[in-house]
Amino acid sequence: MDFYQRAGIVCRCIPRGKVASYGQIALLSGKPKNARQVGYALNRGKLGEDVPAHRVVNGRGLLSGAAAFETFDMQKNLLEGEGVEVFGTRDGWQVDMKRFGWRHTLKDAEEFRTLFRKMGI
DNA sequence: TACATGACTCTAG
DNA sequence: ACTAGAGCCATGT
Repeated sequence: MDFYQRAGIVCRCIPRGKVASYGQIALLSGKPKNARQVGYALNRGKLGEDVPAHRVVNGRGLLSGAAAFETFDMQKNLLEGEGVEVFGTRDGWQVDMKRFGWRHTLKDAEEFRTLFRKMGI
């Protein structure tokens, strides 16, 4: 399914020092309801080797259970390494989406659509 | 074909 | 602000 191909491209556009949610990636990839599939794809490495998987978190800013990364605090370390503050909560490691969430513009969304159309995916 | 699973999200109370 | 519960959909068995 080329949804994964599109999702891979979107993920690679998340700026260093910012994070995006699964739903946001799904939206920009043209399938707003496929947030779960984005998680599935990242977990299985279906989006490619070079995708910054650590920059994808859930809508509330919670890091994944870390189960998919090599070590428990891998995702946290990678994020802190690029300046993202991570704090602990009852539910796990979390980032403040207000401060570190990637705010894509309508224009960004439009550019993705035209790019995908041009690529035929 | 049928049913369970899950790096999710939205809504109602 | 918080929490269940429902909705969601590609995959795997």
